[in-house]
Amino acid sequence: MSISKLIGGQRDEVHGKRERRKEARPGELLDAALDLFVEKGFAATRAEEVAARAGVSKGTLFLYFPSKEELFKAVVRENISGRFQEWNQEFASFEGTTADMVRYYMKVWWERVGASKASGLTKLIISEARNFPDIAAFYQHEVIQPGQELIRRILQRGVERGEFRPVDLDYAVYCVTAPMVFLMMMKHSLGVCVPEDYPLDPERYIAAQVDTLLHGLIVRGGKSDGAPRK
Amino acid sequence: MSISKLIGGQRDEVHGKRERRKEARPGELLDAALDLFVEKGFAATRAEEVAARAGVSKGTLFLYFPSKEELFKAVVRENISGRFQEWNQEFASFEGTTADMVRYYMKVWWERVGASKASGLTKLIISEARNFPDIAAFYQHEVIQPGQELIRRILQRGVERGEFRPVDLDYAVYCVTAPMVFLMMMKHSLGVCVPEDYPLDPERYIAAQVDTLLHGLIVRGGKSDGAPRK
Amino acid sequence: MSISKLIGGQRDEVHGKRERRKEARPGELLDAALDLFVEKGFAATRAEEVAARAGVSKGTLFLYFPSKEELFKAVVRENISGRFQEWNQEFASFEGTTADMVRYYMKVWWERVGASKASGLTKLIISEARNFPDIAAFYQHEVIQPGQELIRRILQRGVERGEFRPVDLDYAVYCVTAPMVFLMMMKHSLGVCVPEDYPLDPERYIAAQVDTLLHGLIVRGGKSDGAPRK
Amino acid sequence: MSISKLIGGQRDEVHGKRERRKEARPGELLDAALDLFVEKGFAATRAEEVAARAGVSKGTLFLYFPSKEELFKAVVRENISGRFQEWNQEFASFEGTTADMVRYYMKVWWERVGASKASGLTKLIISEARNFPDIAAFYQHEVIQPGQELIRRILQRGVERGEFRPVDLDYAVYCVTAPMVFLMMMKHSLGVCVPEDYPLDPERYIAAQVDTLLHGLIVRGGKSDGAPRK
DNA sequence: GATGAATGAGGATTCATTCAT
DNA sequence: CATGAATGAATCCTCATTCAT
Repeated sequence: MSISKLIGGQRDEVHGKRERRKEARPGELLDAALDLFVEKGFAATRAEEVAARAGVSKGTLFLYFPSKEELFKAVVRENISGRFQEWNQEFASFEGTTADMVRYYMKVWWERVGASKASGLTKLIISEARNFPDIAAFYQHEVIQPGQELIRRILQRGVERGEFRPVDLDYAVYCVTAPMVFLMMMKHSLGVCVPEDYPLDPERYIAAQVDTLLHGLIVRGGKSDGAPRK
Repeated sequence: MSISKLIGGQRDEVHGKRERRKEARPGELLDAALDLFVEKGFAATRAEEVAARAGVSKGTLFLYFPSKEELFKAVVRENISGRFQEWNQEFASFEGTTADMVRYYMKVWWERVGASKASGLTKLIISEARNFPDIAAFYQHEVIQPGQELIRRILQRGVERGEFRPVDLDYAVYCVTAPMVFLMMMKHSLGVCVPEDYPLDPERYIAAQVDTLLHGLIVRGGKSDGAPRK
Repeated sequence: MSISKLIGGQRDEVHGKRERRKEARPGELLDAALDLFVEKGFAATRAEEVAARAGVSKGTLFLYFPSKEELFKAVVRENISGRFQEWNQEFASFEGTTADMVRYYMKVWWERVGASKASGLTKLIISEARNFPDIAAFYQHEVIQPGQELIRRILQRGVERGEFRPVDLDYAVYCVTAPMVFLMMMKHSLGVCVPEDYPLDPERYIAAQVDTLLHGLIVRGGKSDGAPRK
Repeated sequence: MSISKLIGGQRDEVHGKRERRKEARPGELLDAALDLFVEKGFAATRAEEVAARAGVSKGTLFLYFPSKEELFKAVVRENISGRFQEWNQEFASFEGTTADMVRYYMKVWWERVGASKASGLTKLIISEARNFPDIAAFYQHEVIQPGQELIRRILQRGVERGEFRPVDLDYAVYCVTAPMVFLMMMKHSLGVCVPEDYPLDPERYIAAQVDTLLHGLIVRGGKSDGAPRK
């Protein structure tokens, strides 16, 4: 007996192929739309193209989303990760040095967000912010601000524990976010167009950023276990 | 003497007012186009709107630019600064510490590029790169690569003179460019949409970035005059 | 005995509930379609809406009617009353004055046709005549002409019996039909949109029309029992 | 020198053919739209068809009217005649019998409204009232109510001067409007589809209606000059 | 039979581009 | 040269109709 049968359970007996497809449609369309919006922008993406990439006809798209604009909003809604709660909990129970914490979060962020399709969302929203101010504000509140707050708490922990120099916390936050945003933008923009001239290796990029960042933050002659490593 | 004469510069002595106006047309159109392309993207910007903002009729736009796409390309061409030659020369003759050099260039960059309309060009190209790969490649070669090379030489100078730690130069470059690009993107994107929630003060932002960067680069216990200041 | 049995009529003894429902479908669809066509016109009425109002799915509609156009034709066919034979018989055996006859027929017409849903059909056909010329011609032959002929015979009877003035019979007919058609149009058109400004009371309207009509037709100083009454 | 030059004045020297056409466009489009809306209804009329009938392309239509719906409203606005003021003035100064007045107004109405394209507007609005309730209400206020009031005043004059029987004035009004509306509906509906079976001659129709109406209204044995003539 | 998901032809509307004035 | 009226290809979206379940 196939694994899918075990996982799928009885549902197969009740719903036919069509119905199973129906449930999958919105997701397939949102995936296709995310790809294309990221690639070409909202205005330059044709509804029919989205449908085609999702393997359905033009009309089907409008069966699930009342307009192209609603599709766009749904793409954003669908892809904003609510991961912050989880990450905030990890933060509370983290026991190592704050430098390790920074390294850990950068790594995790890259694996879970930066390297995934989700990073395209940031590029999309930054590119289209002026055309969708409400979406931009929404994203700001739901994603960016929680993210910045988490980072701020991490840096504050470092400062309070004497691991990091006392810095202008409100702006030091950007020393973490700027590299991340830059990487996401490149990955979905120039990085695609001129890969040969711009051979940006994400892992090495992040390593370099974290290295400089931590060297810049850590108290000189401070606790040895917090020292930047190679 | 009229104000327009002062603004127009020396050309006035040779040509009459009407002719001057005529010659100014393409520039006014390019300005208007840059603004609108930055604001709404290429596809969402209407040709008529560009013409209207430049104070001419729709037809006139096509008198100077054969198509909207050519207008776009002209906007890019017009705005890529050839400042690198000048800056490269300054680099050769710079006599202070490399840290001062970094501070100096960041300041100059902000004043001449970041704070000016030119920063919109970067936002524009990053947003539209996938739709105009050749423009993206062009910009990469004409602007980004020269910029990165200049930064690379600066960092190399620091390392060679023993002021900076030996770092992965190819990627350390991004520790300078990422904050700059991030700032330009915010200035023209989220920063416009949610200014109250995102009160990013450029001067303070740059100060924080440079501070952390230099702390992260400078050799511990190195030459005292190169130490990061605040 | 259940209510549905009473409504359904005798057929129940033979067929089960489900089957009865099934046989009722076309009728429910035709009813819904008549309502909607009258309300919004043929083109502006969506097939799905008709199905929804009839309590079935879109697909079912096309199970019974091969196309929206055929549905339209069926609506007309279904609702043209074959009451003329009956009325013609009544005419032959009517014994009172012709004025009474006019009063009687107007009353009966209003009760059986004007006040019923059937009046919507006239509004519908007059509104859509140009888009469905064959339907219009069909209606003309099956409903209007028989109706006019009946009216003509009534008026002729009045003239022949010396009750009515000798009038241009071919056109006097319209003195009866025009008020009826007008009332039907108002009932389904402006009367619905501006009821407060257009408080047309059908009974009073008909009374006024018949009153003027008969005063206008009846021979002055004629048989007293034929005189218009209040 | 041509007459048109004398009439047109200097304008010809200033404006070219194109400009003159531009001024004519809206009118040409409204004419075409009225024809088609009357013929096929709002929903069934394609914007392109309207444009084609006006001799322009699809796009041009939208240069003058922002949407098909606005075109519809403009058609109504354009064609509601403000003739009532003029007619009301005539009413005040009319010196003959009220019967002559009825005859006169019916004649004038037919010549100026009924026989003209304007009659199509009534058919259009009655057909589309349910889809455009605000237009229907507008028409009711601007056209129908003023019309009814004028008619009411005429009938009242007849009653007050002892020419007409005392009748239910509010509803007697419909004895005048119903025949007019009926004629307009037929002219644009069944009358077009089945002309051979429905050879409605407007003049004769109106004559018959007026004849019966006046016979029905005029006081028996009243002033001889008010007696219905034929 | 009944359903409703899917289709795609058709129609409204936009806008880059042309060209007569 | 400058204009802006006109065009029609391109695109969004609707809805009658089909058909697998």
